[in-house]
Amino acid sequence: MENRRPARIEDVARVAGVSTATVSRCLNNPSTVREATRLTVEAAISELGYTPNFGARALAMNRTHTVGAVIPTMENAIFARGFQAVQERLSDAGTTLLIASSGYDPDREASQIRTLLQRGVDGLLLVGESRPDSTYDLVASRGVPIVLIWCSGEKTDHVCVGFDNRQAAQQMARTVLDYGHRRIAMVAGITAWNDRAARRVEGVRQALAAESLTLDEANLVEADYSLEAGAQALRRLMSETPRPTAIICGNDVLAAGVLKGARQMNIAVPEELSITGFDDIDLASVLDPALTTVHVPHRRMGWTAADRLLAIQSGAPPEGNISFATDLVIRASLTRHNERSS
Amino acid sequence: MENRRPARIEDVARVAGVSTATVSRCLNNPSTVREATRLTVEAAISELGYTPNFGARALAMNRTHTVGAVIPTMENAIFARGFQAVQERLSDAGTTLLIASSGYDPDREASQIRTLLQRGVDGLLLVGESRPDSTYDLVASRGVPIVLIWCSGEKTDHVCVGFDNRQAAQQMARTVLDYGHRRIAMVAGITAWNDRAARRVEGVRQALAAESLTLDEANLVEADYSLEAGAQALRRLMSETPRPTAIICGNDVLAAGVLKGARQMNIAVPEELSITGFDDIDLASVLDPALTTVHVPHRRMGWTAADRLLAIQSGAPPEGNISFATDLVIRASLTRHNERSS
DNA sequence: CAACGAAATGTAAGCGCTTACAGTTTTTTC
DNA sequence: GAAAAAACTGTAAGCGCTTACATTTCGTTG
Repeated sequence: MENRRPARIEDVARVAGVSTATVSRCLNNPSTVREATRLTVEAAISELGYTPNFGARALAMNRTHTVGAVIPTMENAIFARGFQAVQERLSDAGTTLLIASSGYDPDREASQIRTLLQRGVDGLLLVGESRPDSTYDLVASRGVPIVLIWCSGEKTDHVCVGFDNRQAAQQMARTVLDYGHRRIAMVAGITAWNDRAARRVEGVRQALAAESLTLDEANLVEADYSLEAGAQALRRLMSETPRPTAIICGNDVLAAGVLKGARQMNIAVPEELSITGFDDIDLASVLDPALTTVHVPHRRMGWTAADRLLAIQSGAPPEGNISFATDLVIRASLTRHNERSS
Repeated sequence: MENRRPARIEDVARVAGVSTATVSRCLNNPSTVREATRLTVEAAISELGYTPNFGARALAMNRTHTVGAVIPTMENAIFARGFQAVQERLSDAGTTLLIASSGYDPDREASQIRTLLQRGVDGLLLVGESRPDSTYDLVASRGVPIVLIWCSGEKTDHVCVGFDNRQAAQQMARTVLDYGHRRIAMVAGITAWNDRAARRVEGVRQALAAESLTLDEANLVEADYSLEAGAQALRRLMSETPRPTAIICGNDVLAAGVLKGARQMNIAVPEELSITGFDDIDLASVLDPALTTVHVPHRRMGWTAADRLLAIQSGAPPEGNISFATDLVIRASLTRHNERSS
């Protein structure tokens, strides 16, 4: 376990018999250096195992080739998938992704952003559009470009890469109505400072309104992103009379929790109760009955968001938001409601 | 969107009427500065919204308060959970976690490590112990401490925080045998450069050997970490005659895939076929039938690994490996094999 | 082949921070 | 209340790299 101090650019320069400026140019602007010189320098670099010091470089260039992202939690499969894609794309472009998590707390998000900013990120990837103005000001004051992801930019003029959560939810609710359900309840994610969850509730509300149905305390429960919370929400909803015949969930994990709860309560799904999810994570297809849900192209979103951020940084003309289409995936957990049977 | 250059330490010093050294001390060593002075400086800091420049600090201190981790993929729930925990712990200690992913490819892992090293990480968290010596050399040459996670350190003398994969798998296989199964097959993860997967196979082999049973091409399939691969593996195993009565899987995702495949093939689980998993991710409890699996304390592992890394960095005496106990969780997917019924 | 413009390279001044050391002020001690 | 000790603060030298500008080298041209 050797531990001699790493080679510096000066060492490379000496070995190669050139100045440090030339070495630096070989690294950052190879075209401005004569081929023969470059080869000598490259030989010296690999001989010494030289690797530029990141801090020094960042200090001198005022650029870090790093972008930061703050996600609610890594334990959410959709973020894991989306950001895996972001990372792949950035990595190909020689940029490092710094991921922090906020636990769905706006204060914590702001503090994580502060840390990222302090580390000199060249850009920021944030989830959703709903956060205190002070957070946006913080970023703006540093002049760091932002890209928002998983949202469609209804209430902000920042660049968004995502999809229309409201419309997708509305479509789902309309489908549930088409299947004959009228006693419909919803288990939503926590909507505070979470526009994705909030828009999904709005979408369902709109669809129900067309049939003069509403969502209120009796048939709308907000729940944490966990199986247990989903199961618990179901117990609450099933204590109402008459019981709902369909439950629309804000995401697949809640839907899985509801399904689990239904099994515990001996409620037959989908015969007695239909359940729908949102996101189409792998889990959805392996449940029994398989989950009717909304398919979202998380990976493509991630790639696109990364590309957009890269483009902004390289000074490309600002393009508008980009909104992906979502697909309704009908599976066994949703079935036609037969009025007599209930 | 203002964009004036951020305040430097010199600005703070001027406003507070002290030298830059004093400002720096307020930040890094508050106890060495008089209370009154400190208050003045702090006022100046918040007035200017000063935030130290990371690159400059790293350059001067030769320390980044950053640790790097390379994980196979963020899309694996156990890594997501474990590293969420790591991050929480490090964040409390004022250290940032830099996560890169390798896609289970040792070359890519080495290259990611190189990037991390270049960014001056103070420590490295790596998954598993199996990787080329050259990779270990790379890290050693920089004198950066390593902690290995999810392994038990059988073949390396680096610090490991994890559990005994072999023993846990052996225990699982023994249980399957106890349940009366004799025609047992295994769907393992890809074992190349993956000691977790390899040890689990070894464990199962050992248990079977005690009953003079073996694992060979006919009843052992390696598969990617995906549902589809699990389903496909099942098809292959079920083409053997006689068919196995139990399938031990290297992880829960594969087990879920096998279960999905079984449904597609109209094989009744667990009546016709028992299935077991490994890891006890959330998914395991929501499947029907719920998965018999090995519970691993991923979060505690993450915390502990973070603590260990922090300790090493602060020059604490090196402690040995730490191995967590795992629990067998028996659920409905494993049932007693009744010889007559098959 | 001298003179000139272009191309390649070198020189040296920072980038913003920490910290050893020196200098100053405050407290303690007799 | 002066001297010694302790506590605090300031000065200035880097940390390793990039890059504007100066200098040298090279290929062209008349």
